[in-house]
Amino acid sequence: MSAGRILVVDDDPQIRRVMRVTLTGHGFEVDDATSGEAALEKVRDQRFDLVLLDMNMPGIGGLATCREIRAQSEIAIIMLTVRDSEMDKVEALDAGADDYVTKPYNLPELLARIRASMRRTPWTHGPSGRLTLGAAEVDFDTRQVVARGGAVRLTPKEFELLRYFVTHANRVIPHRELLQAVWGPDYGDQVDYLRVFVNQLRKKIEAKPSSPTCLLTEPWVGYRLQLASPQH
Amino acid sequence: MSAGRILVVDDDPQIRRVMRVTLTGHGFEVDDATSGEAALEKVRDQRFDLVLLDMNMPGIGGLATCREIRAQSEIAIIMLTVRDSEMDKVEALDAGADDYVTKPYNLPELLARIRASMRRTPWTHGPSGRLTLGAAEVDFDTRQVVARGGAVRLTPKEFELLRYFVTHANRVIPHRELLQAVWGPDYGDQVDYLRVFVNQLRKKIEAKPSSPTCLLTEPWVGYRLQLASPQH
DNA sequence: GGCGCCCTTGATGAGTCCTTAAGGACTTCG
DNA sequence: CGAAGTCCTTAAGGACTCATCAAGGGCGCC
Repeated sequence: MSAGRILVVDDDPQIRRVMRVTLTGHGFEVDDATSGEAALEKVRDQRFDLVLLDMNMPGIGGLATCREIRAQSEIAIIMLTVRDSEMDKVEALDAGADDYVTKPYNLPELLARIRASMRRTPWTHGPSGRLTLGAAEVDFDTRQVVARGGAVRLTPKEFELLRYFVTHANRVIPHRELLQAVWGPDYGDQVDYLRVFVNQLRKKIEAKPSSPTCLLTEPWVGYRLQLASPQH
Repeated sequence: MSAGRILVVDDDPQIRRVMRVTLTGHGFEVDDATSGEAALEKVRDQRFDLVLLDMNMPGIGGLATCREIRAQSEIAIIMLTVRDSEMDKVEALDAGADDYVTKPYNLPELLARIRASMRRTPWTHGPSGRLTLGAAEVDFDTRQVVARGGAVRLTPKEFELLRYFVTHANRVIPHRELLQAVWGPDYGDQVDYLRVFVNQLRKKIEAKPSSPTCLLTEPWVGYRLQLASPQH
């Protein structure tokens, strides 16, 4: 049980190495990427709790990477930079970053900011990639689901739908947004698809599918994934 | 429609005044408190999107106030301080603060950090679109309403009617105008529709639907939405 | 080709919302 | 005082949405 999965994005191998050693030493699982493009791919394929993103990189820069990640996911993002310009900070924060730390960073402060940012992304607490929702235990790394004692299989569409719910947890997601995210931009009006698949998901992850406590209907608007927030 | 409600907590009246003017000028609704105790009470009684909390205050200090607020609520908290000690930062963040800004602060950066923190508040997504009216809290993005402790659902027509009221607040809106705006140009004479729906809206958002304080009747003319303009 | 799995589509019933109507309280005016 | 109009409230029927089931159709695999 790690303190969380962190993706370190920096083109400097020295920094990647130091970060990996330091963060691993404090209980985090660490993966890294050497460019914005590689980071986008990793964020899309795997599950992380937080991204440490260098601002100044060749190729697609830190800012553009930040915007692109934020367009796909609500994961926590902390930007790192050598520069201490006010303009940079504002741009980074408005690009979707949750926090901004200037190098050379003070380690206790960086760790505290990592903890603070991870508090705000409740769906990723706990062991890596795993998440309990409803009566089910979902592993987003291996795509396996365990519920009611047995293993349950999710079809590709069911899994993509559930992934979108999880990455936008606790928020009302309109029908159209769900359809376009999972089926494609041309499927915005096929509300029937949603009904069928939400129904099947409920049968697989809810304790009582007929009175769901996790995958909730928001009448006339869409659906919402209710996550039991840890602590509090 | 404001960019969000902010509570400024500082014992220095000069700072409170500057903050109020500055933040109000950037579209926020601002209330203030002169001590940690007063802040706790306001947070308990009212609803805010964010707390700007001074670290160094007489009585119950900023840190303890932060912990206490966090124990009760998931509201965004940004701590302000004159000191730039690393220990302070770590303590503040671990006490539940979402961010930490040292005075003298840079205004664009502070505003950017406020925006970033507000993005993470659990109830809504983004600072726009929320509004308190009467006994209710309306979110025009997710179409959700919270009133009298519980979530209330608005039907499509109820929601469109309320939206028109809000976008033309504090003005007497004639029956005909409301009908044509919500139902269409052919419905200018169906005053009965209005009566039924205004009645239902009152039952959902007014503290005492039988003696409305927010959605007011203007006899012989139409209706008017009274917006509680905060202090002045 | 045959088989299995998954996606799409249609049908049905339950539940919710819009429209309409009607009764009662209140105000205005003859 | 009585009549007429406005306003509030409640209730009932038709229209729409949602949940559920089940039957084709597409696709890959043996």
